[in-house]
Amino acid sequence: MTNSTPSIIIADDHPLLLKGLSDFLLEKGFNLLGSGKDGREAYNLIIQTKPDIAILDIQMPYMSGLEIAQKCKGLDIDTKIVLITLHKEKELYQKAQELNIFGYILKEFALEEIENCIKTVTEGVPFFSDKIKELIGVVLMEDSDLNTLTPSEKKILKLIAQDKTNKEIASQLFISYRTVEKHRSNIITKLNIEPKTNSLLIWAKEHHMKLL
Amino acid sequence: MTNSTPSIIIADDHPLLLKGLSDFLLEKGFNLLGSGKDGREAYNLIIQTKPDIAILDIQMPYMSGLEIAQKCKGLDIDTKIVLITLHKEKELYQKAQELNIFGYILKEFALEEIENCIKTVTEGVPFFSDKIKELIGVVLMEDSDLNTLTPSEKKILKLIAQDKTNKEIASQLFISYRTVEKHRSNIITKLNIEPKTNSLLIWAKEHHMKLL
DNA sequence: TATGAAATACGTGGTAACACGTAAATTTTG
DNA sequence: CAAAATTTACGTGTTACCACGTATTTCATA
Repeated sequence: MTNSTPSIIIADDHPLLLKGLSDFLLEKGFNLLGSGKDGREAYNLIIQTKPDIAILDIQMPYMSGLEIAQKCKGLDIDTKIVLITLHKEKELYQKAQELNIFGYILKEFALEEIENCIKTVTEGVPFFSDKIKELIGVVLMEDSDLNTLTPSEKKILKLIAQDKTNKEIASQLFISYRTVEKHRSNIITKLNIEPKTNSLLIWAKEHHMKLL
Repeated sequence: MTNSTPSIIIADDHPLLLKGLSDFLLEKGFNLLGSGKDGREAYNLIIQTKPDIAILDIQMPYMSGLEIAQKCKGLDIDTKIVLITLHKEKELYQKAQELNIFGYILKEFALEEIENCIKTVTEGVPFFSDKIKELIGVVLMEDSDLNTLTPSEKKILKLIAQDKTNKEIASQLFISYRTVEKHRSNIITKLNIEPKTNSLLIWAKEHHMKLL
């Protein structure tokens, strides 16, 4: 790896944000090779320019930042991917590590952190926003809970989050509604959900993201 | 009102977005008087500089764009307020009009629309993003439903959205839980909610924004 | 193949939510 | 003040959710 200023591409589907990030990097003298407004553009840019670093929004049309990371993992591209997002999506932290993602920044803190991040990542050291790190403890706890669920239990949990009743779930999965109830009961036990009516529905809705 | 280029202040709590917007306006030759990173700064800027136009994010620390609009309405400031937001918050359209808000733009389309918006608003004509307009029909329908609710019913709906059970609501409001049940029943009837278990909880959670 | 995990299903009992009705007290409003 | 709207409250019954237990079948895998 060279010690000169790293080559960078960026992608974000919000024009204003893209402009802000682009201007900032140019002002700071980084070697910005290009920018894209969606996942496809970002992916093509990476393929064509093979940048040292790709700073990608997570939520973009056509392809998410995570999907791009996944595709790149298969190829022989050693572009380091940094995700940048508006949301503190705790559940993404784990996935990010699986996919060789080198950084994770919140848009709210981007200006202060982006330089540090680029420097750190250039040296091959992963950089994760402190605000994200704060959540890791929680994440591991919650995710370990989620991972104790069996496939069927997860399937049912998803359907619960989609406002299905036990009977609807039962007929949809061709099983007895009593079975569904048993699964519910088991899920509640495993997840240590507070003993209130509808608490499972509430939980499912609040953690809807994770179930996708 | 002068015909020269209008004076503008902007505020957004996302540094990148703020930078993008700021750079864009400067490049386009607008008279940018200042920018703020939260509601307080934005409000002070408006008081001090009395700009023609204030472009404000809706969600900001200390004070939201809407709250600023509300405060300004009382004062003798004829700054035209344009809201800019990430979310297609249908329910805000109505409030926006009550508060003399002159524009509403989605961040996704800001670059294309921001110039038109400023021009239009400068001429004293309100500007609303087309994407928002598409939603107006739906809004009016849904809001009319919401407005048939009595104050007590709304209060209870809020508490339902906060995961309270009937008994909890009852003890919190010092009324019988039967009364709460009656209110629930009436709410369901008024809102034409589908006859499913928990449908009211689901509705309350989905329309949580409107209830604030 | 044997063991265990997972999925399936039922019994029983309790609580919460909801429908639909009645009715009195209170507040708002013309 | 009188009429209308709102809030309060209860009766009765149905359905859904949840707890806790038992028990059989299926399936992966050690």
